[in-house]
Amino acid sequence: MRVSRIQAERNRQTVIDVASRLFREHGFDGIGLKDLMKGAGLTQGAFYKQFASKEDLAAQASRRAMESAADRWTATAANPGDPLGAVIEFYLSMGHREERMDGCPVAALGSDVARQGTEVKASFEVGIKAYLEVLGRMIARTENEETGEKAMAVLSTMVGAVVLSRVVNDPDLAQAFLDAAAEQVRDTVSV
Amino acid sequence: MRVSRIQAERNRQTVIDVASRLFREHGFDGIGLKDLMKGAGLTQGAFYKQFASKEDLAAQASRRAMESAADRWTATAANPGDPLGAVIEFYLSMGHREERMDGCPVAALGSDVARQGTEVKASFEVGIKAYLEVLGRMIARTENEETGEKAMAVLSTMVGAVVLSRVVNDPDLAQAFLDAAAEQVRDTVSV
DNA sequence: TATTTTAGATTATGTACGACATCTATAATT
DNA sequence: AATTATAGATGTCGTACATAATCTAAAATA
Repeated sequence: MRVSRIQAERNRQTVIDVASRLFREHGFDGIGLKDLMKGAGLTQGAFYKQFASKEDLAAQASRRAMESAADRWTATAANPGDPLGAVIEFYLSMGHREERMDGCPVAALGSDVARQGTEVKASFEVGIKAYLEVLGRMIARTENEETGEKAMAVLSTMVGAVVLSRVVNDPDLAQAFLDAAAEQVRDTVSV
Repeated sequence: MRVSRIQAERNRQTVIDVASRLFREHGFDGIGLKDLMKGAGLTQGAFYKQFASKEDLAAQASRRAMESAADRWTATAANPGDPLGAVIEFYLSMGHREERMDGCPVAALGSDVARQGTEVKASFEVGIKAYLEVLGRMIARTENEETGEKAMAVLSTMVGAVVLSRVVNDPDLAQAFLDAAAEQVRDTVSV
C-alpha cells in the first residue's frame, strides 16, 4: 500500500537511523537488508525504492551516525567548567565500551570502514573533521605548536583506547586502557 | 585421498596462516570458507575435519596473526640504536596503512573483534599483552610513573592512528594522523 | 607382508540467507 | 477519474556454513 509523500520520507529517515545503529552493532556485513528493514517496521521489498544499494545505505547511515556523534561531542564540549573532562568522561568510559550501538562510529566500525568504498569513507571523513574541530578548540594554544596535530594525536589515542578496551575480555584491562588514555589526553591538551 | 599425518598437519597450519592473512584483508565476515580453503590449496569439504567451525578457525587464525605481529615488534625493537624509532617507522607508516593483510591485526580487525566471541578476543588479548611488554621495555623508567600505563596509552595512540589513517580517503590527512601519533608517542616515551 | 581399518581428502548435497529485480495492489496526487 | 509513486509479496540466483557420501592411501593389525 502506498503512503503519503511525507510518510515515505519519514520512513526513509527511519531506515537510515535504524541502519546507523544496527551497522554499529553488527558491522556492515553482520546484518542483512531484511533485518534492517524490519527494524524500521518495513519489509525488504521496500528497500530498493529508497536506496540504490546496500552500500548506498551504508554511506548515508555512516554520514548520519557521524553527524549525531559529532553533535554529541559539540554538546558535551559546551560544558562551561571543564569541556575536555566532560568529553573524556563519556568517551573514555566503560559505558561507551559497552554501548556500541549508540557510541562512536569510528570505534565501532573503524576497521570495517577501511574495507568499504569511497562513499562510506567520505562520510566518516566529514565526521572526523568535525571531531577535530571540537578538539582543536579545547587545546591550549601555544606559540609554536600545531593544535591540529595535537587534536589528531588526541583523537587517535581516544579511538584506539576504546577499540582496545572492546577487543580484550578482561574488564580490568579494558578499564586500564581507558584510564591510561584519559591521562595521556589530559597531559597533551594541557601542556 | 588420504594424506600422511605430517602432511595433514602441514595443511592445517597452512589454512591457519592463510586465514590469518585473509581475515585481516577482508574481515571475518568478508571471506567464506570456500575461498579460505582454496587459498590453502584445498577444497571446502576438508575444512570440518580440521576445525570445529568458522569461529574456531577465527580464534586460531587470530592467535597466529597476533603471534607473528608480536614477533615483528620484538624483532624491530631489537634495533640497537633506536628501538622506539624503528617501531614507529614501520607501524606508523603509509606502508602499514596500505598493507592490511600483513599488518597489525588489531588495526585491521579491531572493531570486528569486538563483535566476536570470547575465544577470538582471548587470542587478541594474549597478543596485546605481548605488545605491551615490548613497549614497556622501551619506556623510560622514572620514579613515580607507571610504565604499564604509558605503554597502554602509547599502544592506543598507535592503533587509533592507523585505524583513522585507513578510514579517511585523503592520503594527506592519513599521513597527518600517523605523523601526529609518532610525535606524541616520542614525547610520551621520552618524558 | 597381507589385510583391515581409518583419517583426510574430494565431490555432492542441504538448508538458510544474502542482495537485488519484478509484479501487484493501493492510496496519494493531479 | 487518471496518473503516479510506494509498500509489500514473491522470485531469482548466488553464496554462506555445514554435513553426507564416497574415495584413497596411510596406519594399524594380524
